Amino acid sequence: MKPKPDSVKIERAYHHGSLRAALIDAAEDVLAERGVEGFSLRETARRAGVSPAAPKHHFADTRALLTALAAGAYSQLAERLESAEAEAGKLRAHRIRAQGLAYVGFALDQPALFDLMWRAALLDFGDENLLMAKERAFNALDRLVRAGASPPASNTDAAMAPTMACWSLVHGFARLALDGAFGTDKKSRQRAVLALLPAVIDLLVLRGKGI
Amino acid sequence: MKPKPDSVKIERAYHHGSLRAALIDAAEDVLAERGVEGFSLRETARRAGVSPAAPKHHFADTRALLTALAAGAYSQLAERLESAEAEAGKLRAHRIRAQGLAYVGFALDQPALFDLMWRAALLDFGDENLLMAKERAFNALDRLVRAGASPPASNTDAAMAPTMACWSLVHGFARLALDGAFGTDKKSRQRAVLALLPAVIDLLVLRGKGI
DNA sequence: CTCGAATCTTTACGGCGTAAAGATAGGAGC
DNA sequence: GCTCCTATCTTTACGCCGTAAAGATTCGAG
Repeated sequence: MKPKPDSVKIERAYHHGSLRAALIDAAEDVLAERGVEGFSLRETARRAGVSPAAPKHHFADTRALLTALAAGAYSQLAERLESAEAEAGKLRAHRIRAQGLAYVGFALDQPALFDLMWRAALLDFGDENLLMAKERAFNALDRLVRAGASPPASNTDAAMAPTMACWSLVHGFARLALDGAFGTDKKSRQRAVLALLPAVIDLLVLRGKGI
Repeated sequence: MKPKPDSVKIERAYHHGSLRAALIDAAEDVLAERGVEGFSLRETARRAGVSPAAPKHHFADTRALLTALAAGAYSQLAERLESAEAEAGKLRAHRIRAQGLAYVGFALDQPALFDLMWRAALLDFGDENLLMAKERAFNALDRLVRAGASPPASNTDAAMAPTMACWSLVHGFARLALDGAFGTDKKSRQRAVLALLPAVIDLLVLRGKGI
């Protein structure tokens, strides 16, 4: 038997060894349990087994830590959108519907993380990682909706209307679901989403339907 | 000259006289200046010229005060939706568009208040005033979209799809605008909304358009 | 006019984020 | 192998926060 590689420290020397990663893990737990409103850096440090001031060396402040979480969340979302599109058929409408379901699915699976992603007051959107991850998610949607059309001059360009319509629809639906439009427990939310969301998306996507 | 009616106390006796109203006013100011994240009951009391514990007799806790603000906000929103519909023409599509513009207009005019309205973690949705005001706003929209159709069995009923689609679309658009999709300053937001929102709404509302 | 009840102040407690200063350990250079 | 610099972590402390508890003041019903 070879000795186990000691790169994985079992427990707590004075120097933690991989505190940065441990803080991110703990922060995700705290966030999931208590929501954005109840998040606390001290509690996160407590769970990582270190003092309240220890995070300072890895994250300048709470905002920096939350920004790292949000960047990861945008990456997860981007992956879900990309793979949902890939797994759908060739029809554009089907692909768009699949992405929409994936978007709302992510929101329901990770409600606190989804909340965080849009709390500009708590995040540092000057952070490159965050910006890149967010753009990747946005591009996944835009590429599909405006299929091959030349990139618009700005994000207020009228050519962006279809993308903004799709994004707004699924984003609004997700937010309303999370904010209690279908009740507060996870079960009834999911039931309502399954029952309504496909029809809602088709109202926008299928030509000639309209509301 | 008659003496001024002394129902309006000029300044501070030990008993404030109308602290409840003063607190609501001050709270609206604090909320508008600092946003939901930066709101503080102590600061609100300070501005009302009263000690940190004084609000206790009028609002059990911060949540109760914010709940009162949110109820007022939902009432304002309902009024805007109702009058926007009334001022629009007879065509259903025009009326729906007018309501959508009014919805997003309210969000941009009162960003902090609009934020608050959806922060279930900070509000008491057991409060009757809040529930009623919210329902009034929702009904304004639903009555218009499902024009005269019988009320659905539940809010997950498939018949609710058109209402949820309209609501989701404008709600999502408003949220994305407030959360930085078109920049962070008020001006560029409003420009983007004017340029995009009518087209976005028509994509859903006008038959045969689709995205 | 009196006295209970409503309103407001004072004081206090524990939690938060984080700044500043001290303790400890890892590792580069000799 | 030893020294010492530096990164990492702890301790302590400060000023916020919400709000509980107890005391002061005023109002108004009887």
